[in-house]
Amino acid sequence: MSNRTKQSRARLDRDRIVEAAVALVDRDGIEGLSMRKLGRELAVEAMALYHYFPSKDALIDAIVEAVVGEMGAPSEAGSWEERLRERFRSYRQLAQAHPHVFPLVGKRTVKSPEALAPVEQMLDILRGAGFTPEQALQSFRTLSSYAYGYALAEIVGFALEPSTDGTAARFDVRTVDPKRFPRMREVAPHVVACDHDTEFELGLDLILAGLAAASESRRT
Amino acid sequence: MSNRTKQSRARLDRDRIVEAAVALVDRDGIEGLSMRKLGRELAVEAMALYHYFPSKDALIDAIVEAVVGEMGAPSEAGSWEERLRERFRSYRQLAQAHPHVFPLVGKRTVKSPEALAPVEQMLDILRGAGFTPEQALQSFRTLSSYAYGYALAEIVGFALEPSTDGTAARFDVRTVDPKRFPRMREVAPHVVACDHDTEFELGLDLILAGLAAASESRRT
DNA sequence: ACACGGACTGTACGGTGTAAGGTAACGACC
DNA sequence: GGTCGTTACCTTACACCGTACAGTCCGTGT
Repeated sequence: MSNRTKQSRARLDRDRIVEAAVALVDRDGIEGLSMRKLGRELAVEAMALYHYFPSKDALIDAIVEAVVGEMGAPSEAGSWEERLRERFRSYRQLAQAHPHVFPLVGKRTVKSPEALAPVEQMLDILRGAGFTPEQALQSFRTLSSYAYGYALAEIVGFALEPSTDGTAARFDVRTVDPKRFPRMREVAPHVVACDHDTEFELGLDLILAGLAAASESRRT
Repeated sequence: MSNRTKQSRARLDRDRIVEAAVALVDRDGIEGLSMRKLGRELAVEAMALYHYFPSKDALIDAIVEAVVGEMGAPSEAGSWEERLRERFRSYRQLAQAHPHVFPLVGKRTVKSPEALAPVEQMLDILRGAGFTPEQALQSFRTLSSYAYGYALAEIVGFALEPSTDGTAARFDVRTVDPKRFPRMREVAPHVVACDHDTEFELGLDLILAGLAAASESRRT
């Protein structure tokens, strides 16, 4: 017994693989994920993984679903605006918790119903607020377009933002030619001094207010 | 003379490479772009390309910049709202013209000032509308988050949307369990019947109106 | 005790990006 | 016109990739 070689020799299973894969991607980025490397991490040959996933793509789908699954259950309290804000805050937190995974959330159309729970929740909140099904769907798409775009931009850096990684050779607004790009120069100080948390929330409120107004006027 | 081997033996140059690369990506997707394949397309060995680009990544940056460059000059006529709408319409058209390149537009922080011309233009329009530099920057980020998110979602398919590619095994709202996902079922008919052109514009107007109102109230 | 079946390994193939060095054609100069 | 240096391109090679296919080992049921 216990030739378990340390203990990393525990039997493989889907969840263990996905967990290790998420950790690996969080550390090395998606480019850094390879079947052999992941196998090494689990003390297993690369091909062993193919007993649990038909392809690397399927593994990546599972990674995305696992991360989306980290959005907890919605709170039932508060106005519909507050409840929606909470959902989208939670959504954006995924981006901060897993910046290398999050871009894939939008890129892979999720297929398992489980991962679509947040969609159902948001639609439900909107319907409860009095939106028609069509309005609810449209509002959902508007809100999530904004939220996804914002969260993604935050990850890779907004336009004009100095690159966060060490690579210096990047572009810097503060050194750009003021003759050719006066507006960019003008806003340069505000580029660095920016609280994305409150800015995100402001945009969300703006859209929510607009949607509420549109829904009101329609109902008259 | 004219052992030009058909004529494809014309001298290489950066623009010719980028043009071929964009065509290749448009056809085969980003995954389908490899140095060898691109070389074949240009009747040249893969390594020849490295005389014009230090790496494949640099090539991809050039691809993105070329595509962004397809946004024409802004029209000078109309209200600031109309002019902004025109800019973002043009932005979204990039996604439709180059669906496989567009996702990279947000993923690579563009470094060449040339590719940032649209940013300068949008900031200028906002400043001309009376926004402070800070408001202009914030409005720009809100608008472009939405526009990027929407255009991207359109490319990969919005949540719930039936997959456009032939692969049938995907998810379909219309067959989902109505007990577990009543809201999704409810909106299913509206998912397929959706004019993204007008929906995009509606969202844009909503945000523009909100920004204008916020700017007004601030100025009081 | 033995056979079976599932979990895992070994090997191999065709592809990838790109480092290093070779080669051939061209323009400039004496 | 001959020489030379530079540029443009090719050849080879390496390490790595996803994964098809076949083999091996081990726990379990009988």
